[in-house]
Amino acid sequence: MAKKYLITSALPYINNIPHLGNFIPLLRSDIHVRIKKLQGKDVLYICATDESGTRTEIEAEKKHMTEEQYCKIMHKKFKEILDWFSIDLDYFGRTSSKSNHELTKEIFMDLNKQGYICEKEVTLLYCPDCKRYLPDSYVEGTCPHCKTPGAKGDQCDACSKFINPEELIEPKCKLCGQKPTVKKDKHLFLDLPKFSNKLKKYIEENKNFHGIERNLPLAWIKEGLEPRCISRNLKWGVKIPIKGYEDKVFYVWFDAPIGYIAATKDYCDKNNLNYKDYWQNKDTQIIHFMGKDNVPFHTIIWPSELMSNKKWNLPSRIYSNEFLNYLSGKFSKSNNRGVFCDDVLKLKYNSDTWRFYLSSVLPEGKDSDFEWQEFMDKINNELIANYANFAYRIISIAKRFGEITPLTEEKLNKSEKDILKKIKENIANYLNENTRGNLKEALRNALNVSSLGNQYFQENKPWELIKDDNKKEEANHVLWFSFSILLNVSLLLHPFIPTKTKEIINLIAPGFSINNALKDKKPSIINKNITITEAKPLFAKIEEEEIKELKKKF
RNA sequence: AGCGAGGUGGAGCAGUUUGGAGUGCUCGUCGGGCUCAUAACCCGAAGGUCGUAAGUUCGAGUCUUACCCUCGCUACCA
Repeated sequence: MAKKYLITSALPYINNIPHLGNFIPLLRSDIHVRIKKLQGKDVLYICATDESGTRTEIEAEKKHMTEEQYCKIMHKKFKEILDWFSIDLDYFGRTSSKSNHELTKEIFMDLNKQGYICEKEVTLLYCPDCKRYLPDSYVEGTCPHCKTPGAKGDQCDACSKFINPEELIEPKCKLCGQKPTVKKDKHLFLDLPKFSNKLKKYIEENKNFHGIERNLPLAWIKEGLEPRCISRNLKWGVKIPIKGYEDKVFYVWFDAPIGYIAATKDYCDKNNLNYKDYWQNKDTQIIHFMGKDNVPFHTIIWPSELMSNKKWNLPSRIYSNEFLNYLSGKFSKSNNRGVFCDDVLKLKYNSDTWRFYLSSVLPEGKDSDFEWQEFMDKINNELIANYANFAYRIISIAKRFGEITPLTEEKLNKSEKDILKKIKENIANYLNENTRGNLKEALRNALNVSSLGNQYFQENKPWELIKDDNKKEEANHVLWFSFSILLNVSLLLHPFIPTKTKEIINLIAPGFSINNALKDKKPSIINKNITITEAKPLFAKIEEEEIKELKKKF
């Protein structure tokens, strides 16, 4: 059976409209999937909204809705955003789905049967007024160390010391301001120490785990894992299917990654496929994209859950990204700081523009910053000047020239053969960088090809050739080869800016199949007549004035 | 505080796995060319004691140690 790939992007939390930083794993995974499709690989691309948790109950209550109603509305908003950005998911599921509830219970029961679940008594804060158990971050009070008021239940912002919420002076419920009481309750724990050896072996033996994805879990294991609490005193979520836990649900992070399997199952059920071909067939590779904050969950807790039963495939590769910050600080909805995905939909720039800019500043090796000036520079000086201008100058001349007839590879002269050779090298590097998770470099390789195109165009001066009736044939040759270069750049850029490149490919090579185009890792040449009747710029340049406005607005 | 990641011309990044002359890329700057194209394109040049200090080595951006700075995690935010 041919190798399959199941690719996921970290499940966005239903309560937070993603900002551009949260959007990075979605963009990277989408590009990665599209590049794999160019290679003709069998890929399934899955994501879902993560809908459990205390915040969902609180947000729904604030809006006077049931959790179900609230999540449905929010899920639709997320879907609109993903569609707008051309995030080409095969399926966008929900962790509140029936399939996720069933699979979560199934995996839990397997873990429990094998003795991987233990029970412990824990001390919790309870707000009698809200009738709700309070997570640490929902409790506020005076820091016992530095006496600063307004310290949260987990850490004091002023002295940055950790706080045991019971030690807070004058603790208050963040929701109603009343004083919470201390309660003891029994909870379930995933007995992580029992997985230490298996996890260590799994990570050490998997050569695809690099950097943080390897060192962080190995460091945690070396220090000694602790059991992780997986139950919560909430109503909304996956019910715990054992006696004595009827009033509790699973911790979001227990059922969230199972959402990857559930979404796969929902997709497969609708398309006459079997989800086990993805999750239990050893020929399938599971690949997860996420932000760096998510790495402990995906390298320790999630594989442990899957080790409940030998049948599940473990993640074979993890691509984590650093953070994209806003003007050297954090994005923050509550402080109204930064650009959020729903803002982007209201601005005048199309999704390709945003995708290109974000692709060119992907935080792959270290944190990077969103900067408006840089947004303008990258779009004007790289996307437009390099690629869009190349396309526009050929199209403009071709329109004046008339019908272009294709030639065959034997007609190529030495410099043209050299260009094809260089394109081939760029394709090889592009694919290699994609596999290594360096999409910013892959983009660079794509743009190298349009630089080759601009050079070729400059040297061969088709604008002179078309004026000379004796040089019609030569003009045809140069234009045809220029278009062939343009086809190759457009293919390589397609995963990054899918909309505009598709238009160009349809214009210059109608019927050309984008999927599989790089299967042989070879450049493509155009083999049909090309007639251009209209020429217009691909993107509008961004003006200084616009940037000034945006800087004021955000 | 502990653990993890990062610090490389004016800006942004590769390069560190396996040590071999500061090597490379994009943007910006400066000089020249071109006039098909959205002041776009092409050619050339300048610009760096690789966070700091010490060490190993014939040789360190790369290995070791200490320190400084940025970010993440530290187990009930998700």
